[in-house]
Amino acid sequence: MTDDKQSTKTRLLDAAEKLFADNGFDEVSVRDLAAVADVNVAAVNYHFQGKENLFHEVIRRRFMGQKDTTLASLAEVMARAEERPELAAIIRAIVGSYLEGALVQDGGMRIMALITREMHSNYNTRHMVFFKEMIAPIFAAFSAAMLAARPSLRQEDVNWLIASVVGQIHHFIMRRVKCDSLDPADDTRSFMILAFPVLDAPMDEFVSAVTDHITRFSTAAVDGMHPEVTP
Amino acid sequence: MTDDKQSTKTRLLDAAEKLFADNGFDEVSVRDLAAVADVNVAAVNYHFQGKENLFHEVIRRRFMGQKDTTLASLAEVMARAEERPELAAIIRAIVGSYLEGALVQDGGMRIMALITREMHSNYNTRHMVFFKEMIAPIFAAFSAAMLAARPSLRQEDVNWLIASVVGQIHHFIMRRVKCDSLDPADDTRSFMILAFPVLDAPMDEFVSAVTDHITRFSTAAVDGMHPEVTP
DNA sequence: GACAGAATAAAACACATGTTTGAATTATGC
DNA sequence: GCATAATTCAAACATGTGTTTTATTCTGTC
Repeated sequence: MTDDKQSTKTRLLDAAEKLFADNGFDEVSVRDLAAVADVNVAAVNYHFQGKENLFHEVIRRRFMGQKDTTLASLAEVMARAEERPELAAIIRAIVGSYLEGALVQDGGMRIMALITREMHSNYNTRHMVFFKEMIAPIFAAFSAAMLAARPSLRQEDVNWLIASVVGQIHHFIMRRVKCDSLDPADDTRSFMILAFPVLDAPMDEFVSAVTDHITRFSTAAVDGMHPEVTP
Repeated sequence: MTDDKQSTKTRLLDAAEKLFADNGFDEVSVRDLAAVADVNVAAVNYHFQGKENLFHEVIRRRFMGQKDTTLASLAEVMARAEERPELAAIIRAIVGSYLEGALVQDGGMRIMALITREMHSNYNTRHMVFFKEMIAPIFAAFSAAMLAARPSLRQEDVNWLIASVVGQIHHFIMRRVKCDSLDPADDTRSFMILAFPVLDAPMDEFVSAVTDHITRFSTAAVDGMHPEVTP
């Protein structure tokens, strides 16, 4: 099990990452994986112990680091705060670092979309690991941060607010990925871009535009729903 | 082709609706459908012309009506408006009538989630019909309504706002369906309900709570981002 | 009651799937 | 340089898929 670069194992992981992200778990066959990675079909079961395990490795490799950077980014905001952390900064930290997973490499956004889909799909509980290892910690940190920023909020309020923020993040990721996956000549794609030109912009522009919008939208919403009482 | 009640055809449609909604298109086999509907496997291809067509019929039967009620509900708000329609009423009409699709019958929410998933999944462009026949008209009406309510908004602003609203709707639907599909003893489910007790409430309570939250959240956001200039 | 056409049924078809096998090849340690 | 382990490979395996075929039963009409 020497982890040489470009070994069969890593080639398989790379191919799996791209294929799974583009097509989803069920839609990719072991033979597809083997063909793209240029390895034998048996390699999947030899190096990982089945297709499902390979999938989990793909996720672990890319997504767990993401969790850490998100938490770190949030922690930094909290540390820099004088008395009360700023609500907009908190939301921006969460949204931004989540979306920036899309920028780390080509296809990063597809990976984020893959996770989103797998979490949303209620077909199988088999990939539920993400939820516990990944979502729960971020949720807890996000929640604590918002309570610190707005002490008058009840926990229940915070949960509603977070849900609204997360829903927006997911939606914009899905839109982008869907748009990217369509043929440039497809008129559904044209329709989407006409309504949302930023879907066709370079990924970094998209990320910053979306981050900005969600932050401003959500901050305004919180301010409107729960006006801050200045002490 | 006599459309008797309880005919093979309708039994197949009913079984398909439930199975597809619970498990998704690819996860349901023709043999599953036949078994639940208590018909022969060949019936799927005899009455519909293949599994995919059956799926489309399921959607058409349930979702196209939904589109009409949503548009009607929005039209009513616009007609009742004195000078400018009220923003909150518009948002409530859209969100409410979309979510109320969950109440029309047992499993209605699952159908909504099914549509959401199929639209989100970029694996195949094969179910794209929904987008053109269903989403586009609602989007256009929603957009026009918001412009009427806030004439100072640019079309681009409206598109962003709508995306934020739709993202929230999808997210709450997904949460509820995911929660419902989990075993009552599952601790992920417990975790979700702890943070969001309404996920465990009766469906009508859930729908009204979510409708209320999204409406207030989004209205506050729009008001905060684009303060209305009183004439 | 006989007969066409629609509906159902059991079986088979053709193919794709994840996984396993067992031999051939390559790498490793001494 | 050789024995031993690790890896690769082609082939086969077992199973599940959507669909088609062919025969049989049901149904309505004259």
